[in-house]
Amino acid sequence: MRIMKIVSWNVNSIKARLEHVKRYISEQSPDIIMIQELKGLEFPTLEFETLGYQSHAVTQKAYNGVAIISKHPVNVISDALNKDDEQARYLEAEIGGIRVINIYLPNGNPMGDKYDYKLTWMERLYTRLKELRDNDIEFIIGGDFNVIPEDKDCYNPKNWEGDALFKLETRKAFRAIINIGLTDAFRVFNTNPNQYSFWDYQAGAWQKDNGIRIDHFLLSPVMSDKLIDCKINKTPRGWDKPSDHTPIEITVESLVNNSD
DNA sequence: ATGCCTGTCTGCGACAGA
Repeated sequence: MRIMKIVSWNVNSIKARLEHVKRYISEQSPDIIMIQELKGLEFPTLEFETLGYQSHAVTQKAYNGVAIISKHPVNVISDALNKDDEQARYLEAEIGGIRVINIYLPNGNPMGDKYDYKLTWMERLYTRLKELRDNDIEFIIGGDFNVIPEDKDCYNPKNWEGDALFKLETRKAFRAIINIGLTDAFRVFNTNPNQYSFWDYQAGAWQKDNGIRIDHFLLSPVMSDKLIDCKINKTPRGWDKPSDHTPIEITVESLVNNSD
């Protein structure tokens, strides 16, 4: 049975973090990396081709952007939740018989138009994932969800009251998605509080371990049966000039047994 | 109470991030 290592990482600019991603690939050799916040129109496809990876990117100028970098052939299914969506935040593909979805869910701060956009985006995501479930399409969705699911996923819940990442309405929308039958892969293996994937650049948040868990992998039922491990890899957050996020990694058995 | 830090843009500070 073939084992796949799949990673999600918000790199906060692929231009600024290219060497970090290349170092991560050479050290970890994952099958698939889903990255978020590319922050530019250009994507360095050739840099990853040299390392034996093909990549598919959805980009826009200065903001957002998601990409899938893969050792295995990628069949792109969709590059947006809505075909008229101007923000580059969604990429759905099929790789080795698995539907793989990479998202950069809107931050939603401050309250107002930005938060309304976040909630609408979450409703659209719910609709899409429900559609996949109704059609028995097994999938793995990973990315920067910009959602702190529970109190134990942040350093001090009081500090996050009223924030778009933690508001009750946000968490309810996240639970509605989970409740179509998905598994939060990280929590299968680690139920401890204070396990984070993001630490702010400011006020020594990393040094104080003042973080939040907002990068997630959610798995459909059959894929959760195939789940072998899920870890947050804190090492890249400690590198020089790091992203403020660190990679979350899952290991799954593939649905198909082939040599791709 | 506020800013703290980092990145992009055609900039010479604003905006976004979370």
